[in-house]
Amino acid sequence: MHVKRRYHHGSLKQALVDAAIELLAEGGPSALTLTEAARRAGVTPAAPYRHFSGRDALLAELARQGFETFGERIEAAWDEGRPDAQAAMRAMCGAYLKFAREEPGLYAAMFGQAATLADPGAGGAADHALEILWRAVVAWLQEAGAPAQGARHVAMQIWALAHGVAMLAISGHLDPCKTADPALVLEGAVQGVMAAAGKAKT
Amino acid sequence: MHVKRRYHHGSLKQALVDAAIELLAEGGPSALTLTEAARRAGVTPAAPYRHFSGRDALLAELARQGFETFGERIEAAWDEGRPDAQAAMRAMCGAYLKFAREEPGLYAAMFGQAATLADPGAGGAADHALEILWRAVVAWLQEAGAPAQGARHVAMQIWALAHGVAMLAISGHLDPCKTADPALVLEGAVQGVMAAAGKAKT
DNA sequence: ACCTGAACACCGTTCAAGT
DNA sequence: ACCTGAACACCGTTCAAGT
Repeated sequence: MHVKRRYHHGSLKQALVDAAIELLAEGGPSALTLTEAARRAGVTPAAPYRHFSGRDALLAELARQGFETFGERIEAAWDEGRPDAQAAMRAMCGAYLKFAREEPGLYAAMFGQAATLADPGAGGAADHALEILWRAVVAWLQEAGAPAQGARHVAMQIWALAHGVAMLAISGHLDPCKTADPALVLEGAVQGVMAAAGKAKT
Repeated sequence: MHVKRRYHHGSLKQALVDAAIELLAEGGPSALTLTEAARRAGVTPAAPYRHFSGRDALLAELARQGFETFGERIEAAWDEGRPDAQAAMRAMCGAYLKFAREEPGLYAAMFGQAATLADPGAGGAADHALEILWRAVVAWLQEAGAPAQGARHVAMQIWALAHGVAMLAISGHLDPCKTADPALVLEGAVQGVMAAAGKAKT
């Protein structure tokens, strides 16, 4: 099933990234080992250093690709709910939590410490995801007849809300409240924030 | 300056915890090493295993003590703002972000993966912190003349909000919006959520 | 240009042995 | 009961050497 092994792998860089995503999904951030990723790619532990300056660089590339697919999912959910801004926002929230739940390791890598700050590519991908959220907020506010001024601030609030719910759900802190479905917690709060934003400007 | 070294340290467990908190503050979660903590406590790398079953157990104890002081800070802020529920809530939010900003490593350990789920003590301390927040929400709703039903749900929303803002601030994702002061983002959103909660029940 | 082989420092963990 | 000493497996990283 495996392709003919040449001395030169040919696409080692992406093979390492794919293996790393697997490891992240299987055992969380601590399971992400450069050595194990190399082993799964069929090379020695020293080989990755031709493509990444170290473990942190692999993590940054992981975060970049994570933000990329994350942005695509969010954007797809937004398009799906249009032109009803409220329905689109609800779909986005659902897609957000779905991504975090299905890829907790990747999500943690994306937001883990300064991994994204170091890599400009990852930072750009993250900014792009935020842009999508920002446009959604603007559309909602316009639909509600409220001026879009301060929409970025509101977008930040909603992002923090989604991030907080996602992280608490991943770490299991949301479970004690058995009645607390993450999606409901998020949607309810988003409604509140948006209502307040609309009224404050009217 | 160091006490007379006996063969039996006497209070090694707490010494390890203190050293671990230092390491967390200095270099983040990845810098927390059982071996280095032992070194700072003046014992060999094997000594900690008489007090902790492993690195994860030390992390759980760290989370427990972190939640304990965290709960105290939150409660103190609440008492400070009383009897004005809104002012008390604002003080709590400020104390929340202050703790996360001053002890980012400890905060990360408290909410990192399943560290708290494993240890019942840490889970209890976390629940206690949530209780304080819950009582604050109830008081605010009562003051606003709204029934306190669903207050736990609202408390969860506010916790998620505070957690999200704190995490985004720590990881540097809040910086791109230069105008976004974490405290302002949090306060504004809390206002919105509380206003919506008050009106939904009236 | 890309990868192997061997090496070093370091960490988590175990266990027999010391006090 | 508590700690040391020695040991093992494992990982990150480097570098000279191979293709």
